[in-house]
Amino acid sequence: MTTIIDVAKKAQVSKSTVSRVISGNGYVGQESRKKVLDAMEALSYSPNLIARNLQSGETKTIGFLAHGFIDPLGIFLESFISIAKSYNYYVTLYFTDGDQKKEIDALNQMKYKQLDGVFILTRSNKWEVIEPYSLYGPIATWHRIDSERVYSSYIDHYSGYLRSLDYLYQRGYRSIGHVLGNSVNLNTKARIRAIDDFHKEKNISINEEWIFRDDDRVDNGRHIAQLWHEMKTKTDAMAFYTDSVAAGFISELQSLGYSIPDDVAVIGFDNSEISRLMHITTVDYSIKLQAENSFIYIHNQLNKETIPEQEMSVRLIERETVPIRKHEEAET
Amino acid sequence: MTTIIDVAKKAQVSKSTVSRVISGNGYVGQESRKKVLDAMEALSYSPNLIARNLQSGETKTIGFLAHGFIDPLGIFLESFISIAKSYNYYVTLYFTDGDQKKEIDALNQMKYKQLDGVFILTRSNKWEVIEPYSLYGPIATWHRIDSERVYSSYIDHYSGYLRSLDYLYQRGYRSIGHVLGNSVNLNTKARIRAIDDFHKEKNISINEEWIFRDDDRVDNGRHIAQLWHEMKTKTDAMAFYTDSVAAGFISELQSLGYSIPDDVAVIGFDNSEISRLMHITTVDYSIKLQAENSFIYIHNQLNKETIPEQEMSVRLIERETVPIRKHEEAET
DNA sequence: CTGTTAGCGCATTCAG
DNA sequence: CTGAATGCGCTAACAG
Repeated sequence: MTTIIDVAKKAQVSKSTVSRVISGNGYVGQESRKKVLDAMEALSYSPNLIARNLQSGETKTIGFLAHGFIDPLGIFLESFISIAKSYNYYVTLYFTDGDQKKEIDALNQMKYKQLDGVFILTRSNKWEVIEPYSLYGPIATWHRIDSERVYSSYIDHYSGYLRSLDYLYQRGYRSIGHVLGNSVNLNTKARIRAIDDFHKEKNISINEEWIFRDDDRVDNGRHIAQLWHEMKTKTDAMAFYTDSVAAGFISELQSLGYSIPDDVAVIGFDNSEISRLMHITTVDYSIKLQAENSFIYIHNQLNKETIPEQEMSVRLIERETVPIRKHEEAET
Repeated sequence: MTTIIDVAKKAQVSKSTVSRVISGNGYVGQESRKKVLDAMEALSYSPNLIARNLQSGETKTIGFLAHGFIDPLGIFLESFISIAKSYNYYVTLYFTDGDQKKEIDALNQMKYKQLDGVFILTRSNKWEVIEPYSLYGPIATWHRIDSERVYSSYIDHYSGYLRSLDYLYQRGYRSIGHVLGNSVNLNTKARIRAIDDFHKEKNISINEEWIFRDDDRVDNGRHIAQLWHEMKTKTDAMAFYTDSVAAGFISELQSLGYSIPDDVAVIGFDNSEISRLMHITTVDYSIKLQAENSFIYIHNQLNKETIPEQEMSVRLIERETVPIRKHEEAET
């Protein structure tokens, strides 16, 4: 391997001069510069970034943690990597499989100086155990949490979900099932408030049986389909916390012989690729911007800058899974 | 930041001793070990891996290059990261957007010692420009290429595709459209041979109009759907080189008012999540194993070991998009 | 503008 | 079994 020293020898200058032309810091005379450049060329020298990292104490790489490959990881990751690259950061991916140890392992990479910061898409440890790692570098996440030490991009799930429910209501649906995510998630809590207020406002009674939990998210909504299938009085619409689970629900119901939306209307959340392919009505809340804001936060922390975050909005994407309800059995 | 020296002082030993207990190399007496461990604990010391990397000359991280987020990247990536982790390697992701510069940029990270090896899922530069980088570390890829310097996991696309076509034939389809990927890809070439041989064997004439190219893969099969829609004499079945494009094709046709498989049968390739969700008949060729074999190759190169690769098989997954053809208009 | 010197944090000789 | 010394490749003062 050829090092800065080889280049220095060949160019007949000191290694600091070589360092200066490589890094672009400090003054270098025309002649010396040329000699160095020629020598680099001749030796086909390439700098060893590890050494530079050791010196600077940073690696310019951010860790991205997620359980595994579930929608909408794709768009999120793409946006995140893209904006990171534009600021000269790389991102290394950690799939934790919901394994707490693997997650800690990944977090530790920041402690070991291998990562400058960390973004957590989905976690399995409690926040109490994750937070202390913010000592070693900035942590951002997607799910909303209340923390001074961990950033989370914010969108108003309360009004977003209320919008979905109102839409369902307007279209004639009265018995609406809700599929919610992890119960300790603040977004889930916001949704529950939305459900309560919705029922109060419309003066509909809540049926606890119509509220489904998908805490583990193991099978992308298949078991929810089973549960729905086994219900005596079925809901005529289902609202989901994420598209991929809605997709799995639809897919499984189809296998069971049902027809969507004839047998049940479905509204998703995320506006991810799968919802487009399967014509699922859903809610778009600019995942892209959320990813970018998350990176911007980490970047600002790292570089003590204040690049402003971008505003986000929520909008309904009408497709085919929520038609206007036919009132065959109109309820009063 | 606390370093090995702080620990040494606190434990009243030399820093080499500390280094020995951390790295586990060399002999350390019971007492010294305990003193060091205590000191590490007390100072909550954590090793700086950059320094270790500089010393060892490796980073234990592999680069994973892909254009962006297209199926079946998900399963592939998951398997790759999973097996990498089991061998204590990390993987950093580079989305190149089909941009040659970005790809070179990523490859250069290996030159700069930031990456021990590289896996390329989809590339945009020619192999001639990529190959030279194998000087700096092992390169593996997915698409089959003929090269001494770049590894590619191998599955027999010729017989795999022939199997799909035979299946279609058995089920009564005679006018079969083919959607192929990048034309310089060896897999594509294998498919073309399969198409030729199939037509000869069954004594069907080939209609060039029924062969579609999806070189860019920009819109996941939407434009293929448009082309099909505009054909005067339509095919009664379509065979795809990848599930996500088949999914996009189906989705778009549905938007145009067609019904699948009533109007046209569809067979995919990959057995990826989307095909399961949309009930698309497809071919499984264990992407998981391919990902693992690719990693194993890189690992073997890096560590001069010879962990054996795993055998792969191809099998047809029957779902709902290729029903037995009703012979309303049976052809002779 | 350029060379000398001193580290970054750790691993690894080599003596003892 | 342990300490001292040296170096991984590069950057950053500090003189000159």
